[in-house]
Amino acid sequence: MPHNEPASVSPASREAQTEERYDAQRIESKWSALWQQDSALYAAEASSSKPKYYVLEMLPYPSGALHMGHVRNYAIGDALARYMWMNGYNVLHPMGWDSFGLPAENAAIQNNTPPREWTLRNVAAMKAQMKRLGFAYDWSREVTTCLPDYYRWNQWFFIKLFEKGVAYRKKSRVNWCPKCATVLANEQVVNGRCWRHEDTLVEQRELEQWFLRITNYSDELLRDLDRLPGWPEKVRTMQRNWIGRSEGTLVDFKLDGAPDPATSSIAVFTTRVDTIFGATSVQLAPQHPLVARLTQHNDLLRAQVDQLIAEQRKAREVGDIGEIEKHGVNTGRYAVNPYNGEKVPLWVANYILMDYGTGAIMSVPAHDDRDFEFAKKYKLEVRLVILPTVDDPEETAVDPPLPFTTMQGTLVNSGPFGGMTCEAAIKAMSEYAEAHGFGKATVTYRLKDWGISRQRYWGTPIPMLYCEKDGIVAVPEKDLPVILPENVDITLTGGSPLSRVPEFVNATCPRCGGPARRETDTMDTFVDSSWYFYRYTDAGNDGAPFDREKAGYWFGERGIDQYIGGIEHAILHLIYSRFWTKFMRDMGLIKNDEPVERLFSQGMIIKGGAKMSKSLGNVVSPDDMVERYGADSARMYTLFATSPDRELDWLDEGVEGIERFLGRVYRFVVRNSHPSHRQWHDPVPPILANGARAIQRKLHQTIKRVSDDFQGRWHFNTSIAAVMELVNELYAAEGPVAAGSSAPAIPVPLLREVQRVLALLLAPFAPHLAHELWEMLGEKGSLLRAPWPKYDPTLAREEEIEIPVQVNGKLRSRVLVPADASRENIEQRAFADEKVRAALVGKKVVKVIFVIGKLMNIVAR
RNA sequence: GCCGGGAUGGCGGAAUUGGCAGACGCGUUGGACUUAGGAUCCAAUGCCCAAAAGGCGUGCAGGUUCAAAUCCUGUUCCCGGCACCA
Repeated sequence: MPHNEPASVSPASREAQTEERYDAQRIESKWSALWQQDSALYAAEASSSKPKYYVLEMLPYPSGALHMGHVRNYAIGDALARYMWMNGYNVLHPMGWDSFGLPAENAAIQNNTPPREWTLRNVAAMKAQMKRLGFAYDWSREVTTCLPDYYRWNQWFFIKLFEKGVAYRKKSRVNWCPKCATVLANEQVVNGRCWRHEDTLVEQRELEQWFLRITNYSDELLRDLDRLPGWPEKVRTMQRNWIGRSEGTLVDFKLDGAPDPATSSIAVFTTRVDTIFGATSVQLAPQHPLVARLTQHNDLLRAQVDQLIAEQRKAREVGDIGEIEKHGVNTGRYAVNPYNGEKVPLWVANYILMDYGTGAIMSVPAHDDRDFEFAKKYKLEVRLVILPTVDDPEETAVDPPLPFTTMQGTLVNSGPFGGMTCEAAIKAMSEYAEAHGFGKATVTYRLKDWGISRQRYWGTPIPMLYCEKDGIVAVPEKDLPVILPENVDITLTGGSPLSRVPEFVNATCPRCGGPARRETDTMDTFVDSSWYFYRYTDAGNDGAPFDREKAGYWFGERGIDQYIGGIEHAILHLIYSRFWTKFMRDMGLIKNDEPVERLFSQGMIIKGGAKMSKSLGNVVSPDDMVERYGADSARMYTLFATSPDRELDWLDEGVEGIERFLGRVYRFVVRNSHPSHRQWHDPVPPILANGARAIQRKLHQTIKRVSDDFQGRWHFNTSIAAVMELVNELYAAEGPVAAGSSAPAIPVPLLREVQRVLALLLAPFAPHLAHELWEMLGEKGSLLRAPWPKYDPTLAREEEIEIPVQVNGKLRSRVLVPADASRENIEQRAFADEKVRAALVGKKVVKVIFVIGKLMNIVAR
């Protein structure tokens, strides 16, 4: 085993005496200060011949302090932004604050600090943290959503939405979180619980609220998911599920014996109208309006239905609605199947949901699992109407196991439709229903309109007025913004805090000049984040939300080039944003159909196998990490520990490892960047001694590996590993130098190139240190705009390669050959190899597999 | 139940197209330097075997192939999403 002899004067001792240690704090505060002075450094260029690149990280809520998840998110975006700058792009890399919302109100109540003050203080603190971490944001475009210069445009948009009929007011059953004391959108309810309060069940309340008709775009939102190959499949699937498109048929059953034919219709939605001749009952949701009528004079039935409602609620509490036992009540009435005039019993059941389809179903026990279970329990008739088509005649048809639910079959006992395949029957029967006026083919969605009214203070006031004479009237554009008043008592509960501010509530109707009452609800904060990234393109504009040309330049045809954020917004923020973009496109404000071309969801950070939480005491604070190891190390560790899309299990020792590595780089440059070297501008000599050639080769291989990771998979863990390998090789080459030899082991021109490239390759990951190295090397000009190094395939090429030799697939030996060695040459050497010969004793070579440049495998028996 | 993702040393992970399993880092062990070392530098480190030779080894069981972490079939477990969706 070859190894280096211990040197008489080792690098170790020399370093201890003459070299400074890597002092991240000193280096980072120096560069931080310089960057603060040069605010234009990271600014996107107003006009440019360069290609544009818009890279964006999801803006944070100003909770008071960054957490490690933020650092990881921003470290990814910052690395990419810096890489793109160095590759000659005009980069837009902005940051802002999603600063309306409940926590500010809760904190205000707890600490007796007004929400605005609390929020802006947090913004300042977190901005300082971001600067300390060295993220390269264009702060001239900062957006703070709770300030009137931003939220006035929420109001402006709301009026546009209202004018187009996309914003509307209706009374309906809505989700109410008692802890938030406000209404929630469907998207903010998870398993029947509040998204912010996992322990709190959402209640249903009948309220009049403002909604946005996101369902206008249901189909487009679904269809365009196929045009987003740059999005994670997971997110697209989640949105598809959420939109929940379902093709089926509406069929009207008549209530038998109803006095008034107009109100006797029971609309049923089914995806399997082909099975309708097998319907042996109709089931209503307990909240169905018809149930209310039927129970009006029937206290017993009313009590039974109430029981069903209670069971549904219970199931939601458990959070596993699929496990609840099915219960039903026979109303004693009948519904008439319009296809055959048959009377079937009308039931109310606890497994029918009022908020999907029509809240009523036809029950076909023979061909639906749930209906089958229900029918067995209540001894309802099971009638087979589909005969399965099975390839194997043994298994066919005679006695299929019920329920039989697939589409592979033909209809029986189905009147004129008998003999049709399921697929054909669905089409024919839908057309038949339409022709006879009792139904039609239809599409239902799970997606519901977006309820945006919030009965809270800290949000955008909805710019609407209620006039006794003129009804609902929008605030005229010239009167915007409707300013959110300060000094509002938010500690009282019950209703919107703004409703207790007479100066706010009392207004004048712009139409008739008479008295009007102002809307006192505020907007869901997801309105703020639905379009904020357009505002970055023109943040100072006070005549419009943004200039069309500027937004057009940065969004182009396809939107933000790269958006990076957590998976928790897969549905909420990202579906609202898509909706908003489509609305703005229809208004003619923008040309792009989608806001984001490429989306990246970074993985969560955990520690000790669990999500970081105060109660577990495993929270890692960015401030703490920066103080102990420096910003560069903390950032770089989040990129090195694993690939960005995976879950990251935090390990403090891992950060130490990065700090150690950065120290190695720093010390290498300190002792090898003698000012006298700077006069060397010679090109690297074409022919290098063995050791130097090895370093040159490694250098170019490293450039390739780092560049490839940026271009492709974003596996920065392997990019950083590649740079580490290079540095390890430099240290190995240095070893003998220290032993007193005066000639440098690495020729100065190559040494200078290596050091320059090190600074360039580290710039996206450890910007402070990279800038320090750049300066130490006497380089002029900003590292940020220095061109990314090019790799030369000729220089990266190996002159000699080791070919593994297998016998019957098992590695037996390796032969070292010139890279261009012929197959014959390699085979000759391989068969001469002792180990190979030993493995071939008593065997006959059948054939030799030869993979150029990779390996050879001798097949022998 | 349905739809995703995953399982590789003591740990985080690497292996980009089927071609040397374990790069890089952590940890551990040994050494150098030292008044000292929790600094730094060097080396070793998948498992079995005293060592060599050899064997075994990518959740599990099979299969395809000269060759499988990678492809196929079946299966277990873990994580995430959706869920009486008619």
